[in-house]
Amino acid sequence: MVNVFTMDAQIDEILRKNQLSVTGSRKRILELFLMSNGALAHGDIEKKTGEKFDRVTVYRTLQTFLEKGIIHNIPTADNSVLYALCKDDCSEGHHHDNHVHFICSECGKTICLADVTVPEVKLPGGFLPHEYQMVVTGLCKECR
Amino acid sequence: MVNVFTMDAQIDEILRKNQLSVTGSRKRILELFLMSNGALAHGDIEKKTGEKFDRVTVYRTLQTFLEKGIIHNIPTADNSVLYALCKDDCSEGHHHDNHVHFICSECGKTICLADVTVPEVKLPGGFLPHEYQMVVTGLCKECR
DNA sequence: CACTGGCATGCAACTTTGTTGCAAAAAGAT
DNA sequence: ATCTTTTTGCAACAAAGTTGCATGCCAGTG
Repeated sequence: MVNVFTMDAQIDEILRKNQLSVTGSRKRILELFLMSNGALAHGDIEKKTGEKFDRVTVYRTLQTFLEKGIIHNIPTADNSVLYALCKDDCSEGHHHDNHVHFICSECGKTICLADVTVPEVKLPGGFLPHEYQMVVTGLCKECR
Repeated sequence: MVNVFTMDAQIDEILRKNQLSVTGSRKRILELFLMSNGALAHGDIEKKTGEKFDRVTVYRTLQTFLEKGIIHNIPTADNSVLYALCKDDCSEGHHHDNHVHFICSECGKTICLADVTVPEVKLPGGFLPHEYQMVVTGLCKECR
């Protein structure tokens, strides 16, 4: 499914397009997002890059990606910070990440339910909706 | 608007109904929620009770209220922790905070849309859902 | 109203999470 | 290859949240 060659090119392209120099940590973190194909908690990223990069670098890289609109953060009620890749057509500020995210409360993994689209609910008058986010917590296949 | 006598009685009733002993910190913190009639950050609570109660007590009290379903926490765009009173029908133990939250991307306010319930979506096989959260971002009445 | 068991609180120490300043290292341009 | 700018790692710090334990307060009983 994931082709290393194309992904590597893709990573370069994303960084260049956003006028960011192509560095090890940026490539690695971006790679994680592309591979996970979904939302990542900061903790996940730290764990998976833990030995290679400094904690601070991860913070700063994510911050940079946020500012450039490469990723966006997903608010959750339990206050865990989630980040997800923006789609290509997600130009600055305009994010369309309209599938449901599942967080396993056992193993902590976040899974993108790409097939489950977020239902659009009716809002009371006056509110102008821009983006719908839905996060489901529970047990995943492995942990149930 | 706020009647001290009825509020005091209300506070006692809420605590008793949830089998919690009526203590100073619990009364004070509950009072803050009733007065504010909205969401409070942990910081707000600490500031307003700061001299009277220990930091730890505030944490534990909020934790207790969460478990009992007296309050629920709500997601915010900047990932700060907000708490809000649950409606009366949010019964003990089996607490489902199943209304949609709206975050205004302009003013940053988080609003509980108490009338809008979170639709339960169908998940792929294997997932055992426990809680559904939905956050809508956009512009609120004042900012549109 | 005093007594008592159990729960809540305060304190201290600690962990975890996020931030800042600065020197060294790596990227990009020439 | 060399120079300039950006990025990284380190260290120190600040903020946020947790845990264990001794003391104090609450509710229930006689």
